[in-house]
Amino acid sequence: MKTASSAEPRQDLSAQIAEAIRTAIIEGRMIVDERLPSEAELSEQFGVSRSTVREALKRLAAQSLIRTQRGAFGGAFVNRLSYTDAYSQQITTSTLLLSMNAVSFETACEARYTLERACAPLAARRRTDDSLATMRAEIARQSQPDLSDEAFCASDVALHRALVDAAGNPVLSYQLAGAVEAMQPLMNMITFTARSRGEIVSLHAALADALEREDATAADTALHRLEAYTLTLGRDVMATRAHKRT
Amino acid sequence: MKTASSAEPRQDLSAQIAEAIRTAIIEGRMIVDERLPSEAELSEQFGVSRSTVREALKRLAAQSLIRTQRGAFGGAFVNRLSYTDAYSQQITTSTLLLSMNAVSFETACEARYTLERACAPLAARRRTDDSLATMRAEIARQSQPDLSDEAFCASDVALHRALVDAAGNPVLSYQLAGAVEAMQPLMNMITFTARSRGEIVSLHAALADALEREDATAADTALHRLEAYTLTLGRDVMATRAHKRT
DNA sequence: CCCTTATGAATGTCAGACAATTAAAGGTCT
DNA sequence: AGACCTTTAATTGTCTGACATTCATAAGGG
Repeated sequence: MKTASSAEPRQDLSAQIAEAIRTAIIEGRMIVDERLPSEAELSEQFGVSRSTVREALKRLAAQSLIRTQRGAFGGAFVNRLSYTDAYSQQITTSTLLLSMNAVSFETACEARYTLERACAPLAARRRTDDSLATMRAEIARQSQPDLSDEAFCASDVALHRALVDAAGNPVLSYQLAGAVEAMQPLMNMITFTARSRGEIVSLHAALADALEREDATAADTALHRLEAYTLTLGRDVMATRAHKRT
Repeated sequence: MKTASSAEPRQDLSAQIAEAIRTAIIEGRMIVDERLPSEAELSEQFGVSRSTVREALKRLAAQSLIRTQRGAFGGAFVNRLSYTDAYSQQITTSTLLLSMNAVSFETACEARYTLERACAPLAARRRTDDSLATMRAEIARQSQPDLSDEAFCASDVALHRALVDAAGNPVLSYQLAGAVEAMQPLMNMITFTARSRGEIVSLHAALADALEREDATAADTALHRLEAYTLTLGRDVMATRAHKRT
């Protein structure tokens, strides 16, 4: 048992203090917008120097748990974690996880499309004209032949996010933001030929059509096809690389 | 010139420096296990004091982007973001997001079960004896009448994580960790009667049976029923509360 | 050859100072 | 009285210098 109270002198003081405050926030002992004691007070309470307290506060700020304000009646306040903050953290973490752990293209692809297919039934039921318009606009952009590969991928990500958002569940959108966005660096490795772009765009169109008809089954099928096609494109790239390297 | 862009002097120096290093890591200009310059060198490079550099490094450490090591030939190293680290960050963020943004029980529940149903087909295909055994063990635990509500919920979470892990896709497991775990505080608000426990356990058993038979459709059905039942339980609690308050 | 000890480089912590910022209190003019 | 300016005090942001602690390697001794 490594319950905290006994002894773990392995961590830095600043990490311990950050942990203590973090726990207080998570357990609800400090509520949103509540002001923390000033750095001077905290340093007295914890019996450490102000620099150590400051390092602890920076750790919390990096996780968007607190925000600080200078000046009189300023200080550190418990931050309401917004969807926006959560999104960007989620995306950063997912991107790094994929790039640092040699996750295969197959695994990432499977995870992404599995999650997207989960959204499809909800999206088919709830899609608004607005979300459909977003998807159509991205499809139109993808049809422009002079689009760079990077821009094509970015548009692809935007379309898939529109699909996810069409499900009308913010928690779902947040959870999937990482899965969708983190794929972009992997997709960017692919050089899209005119032919493969055409194929993808037509599948995208099929997906949008399905949502417009509120046809969940057709949307599911389109996503399955898209996954299969993406997978072959990715495998081609990997094969070409492996060939070149040997 | 120190980060000469005239645009944003709004951020703290330590935040700017953290951002610069973070970008270098994300863009791959620094690779895993590479050693950063020492704090003294960094303070010279960026033209700031050592304390400011330290605060920047603590921010990065809070995101598990770097780790530090004391002693000779120690320093800060680019950290390989492990699944474990990513899990815990994901869970912390999701939990806070739910507790701070008045997400309705319905929304959270829908997101959770939608994602879990996405795993069901994969889990049915790939479930191992090991993952089945884990699920059975949790079901057995949940059948003990003297189990506290908290322990029952914890076991519930464990079972659902086993389902997710059974899909055999680590990226999927990571993405869903937040969705599943973040529900626990919400579930803990529910007081389970003997009758509702029995109902849940039998649905869990149906789910495990379906996976054992590799029957994706049956697993999907069991999850649908579980969602519906969880929803009614949650609504009862909310209704009782609303009634008491007025 | 193994064990012990020194060394130096690095992070961790502390103390004190000053700059910058900001809300609120107080004062002045109309 | 009300609008505008000034002062003030509290608080974070930054810098400097010092010392403590840790730890791989090198040096030395048996």
